[in-house]
Amino acid sequence: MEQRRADRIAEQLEELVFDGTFSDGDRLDEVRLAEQFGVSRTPLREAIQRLALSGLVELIPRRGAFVRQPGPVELIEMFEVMAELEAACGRLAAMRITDTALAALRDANTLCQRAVDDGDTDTYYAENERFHKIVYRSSGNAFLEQEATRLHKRLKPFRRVQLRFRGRMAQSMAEHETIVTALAAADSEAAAAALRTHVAVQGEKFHNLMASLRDAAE
Amino acid sequence: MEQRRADRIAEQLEELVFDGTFSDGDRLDEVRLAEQFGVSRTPLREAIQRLALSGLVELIPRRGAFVRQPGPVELIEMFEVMAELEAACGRLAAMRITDTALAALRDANTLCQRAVDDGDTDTYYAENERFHKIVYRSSGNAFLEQEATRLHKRLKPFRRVQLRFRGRMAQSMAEHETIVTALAAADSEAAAAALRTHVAVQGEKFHNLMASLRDAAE
DNA sequence: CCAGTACTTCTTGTATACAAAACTATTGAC
DNA sequence: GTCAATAGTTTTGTATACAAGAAGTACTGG
Repeated sequence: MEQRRADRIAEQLEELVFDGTFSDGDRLDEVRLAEQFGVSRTPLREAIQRLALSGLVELIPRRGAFVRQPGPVELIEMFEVMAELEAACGRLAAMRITDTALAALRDANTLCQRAVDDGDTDTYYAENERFHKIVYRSSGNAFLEQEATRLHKRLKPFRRVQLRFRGRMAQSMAEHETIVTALAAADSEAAAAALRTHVAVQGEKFHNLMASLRDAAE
Repeated sequence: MEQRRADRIAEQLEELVFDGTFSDGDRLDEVRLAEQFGVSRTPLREAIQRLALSGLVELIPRRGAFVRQPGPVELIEMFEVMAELEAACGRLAAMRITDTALAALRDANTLCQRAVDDGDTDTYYAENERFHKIVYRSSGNAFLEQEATRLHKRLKPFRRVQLRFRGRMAQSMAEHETIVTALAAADSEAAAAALRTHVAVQGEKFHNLMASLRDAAE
């Protein structure tokens, strides 16, 4: 029963941090949250510890747990690492990907294209996620897949914002094609480069991200 | 006082897992460890949770915490990710490394060379670690540095074994030179490739690792 | 003699109570 | 009037007590 409860609470707390109920710097009041969730402080503290380990909150001894949203610099750094992790997935996947996985990628891309045509951001977002998950899986390295998924999840709220900018979906879509082509050709270097470019926050994507951060702060 | 105690216990527990006091599959008995550390179960459970998050133990609900040493496959996978992370550090460091950091790398290499000449494994190990930490830092990406350091720490016990094989120190040393040369030339691709090769477990290194795992199992 | 079930015991998970530290507010002094 | 110090309150950290589930054992039936 323990893991279950602490896990559920951790998940819900995570959600509360992501959806903005708690802003950067807010203190997570143990007693308040405990009675809100209808549990005692013990499982709630365990949940908070988990959030701390995943970096969402900072634990200051004898002071409490404070929500710690990444600032611009940290965010850029995280996207840079995400780009390198995805590049690594691509490099390995180019050697190891199966025909069925390739077919699944092409399928996801078809649905992505349809979403672009319809201007359907939500569907695009979902299929895009599926696309990347398949790439992670196709690296043939379960540990890498796990690490990539972890960071992907962490960056979720910030990635979503990016898609709202004009023309981003179409560009992203074109990059997906390049990635699939490289993977199909078993070209490790090309696949790695394509994925790195696709994920990296550079040029106008950088300015878009900064702009969205500024908006979120208000 | 809390973080302090739980942190200390987590560290000591980690040590106990690393130095073989606990083997793969052993259950971490809360009450036994609690009285051994002279604390109650509460802080000890928090420490165990941390180990679980870092992957050293597996938490099975209502069953307890079990030491989870990586098997051969998982180990290979982790080294593969380490190689990619270090390659990423190299790629970025080639563009961002400072002259003082380059000098520090050369200094570490000098001490490494001396250790090779003396056949001093311990000193080599220490300087080798310093070398890699400088590379991480020189990536100019604090998040990447943190992630690389985390995995590096996790693989520590397995890396150490590797150095004991004949000729490994000399070969590793030569690779260090190649890395520094690439970084000094600001050649991102060369630096990435050199670091990837240096860390990757391939060829005879693979067989060495398998052999050492077999030894450890007995 | 073996297998299945019930019971006992041990262990985990959760709540609560207690201690220590930090923050706050109030009072007094300069 | 402002600053500082102290007392009180709030909150974290830890211990302990209690509840529930799992595992092992013993007993009974086939």
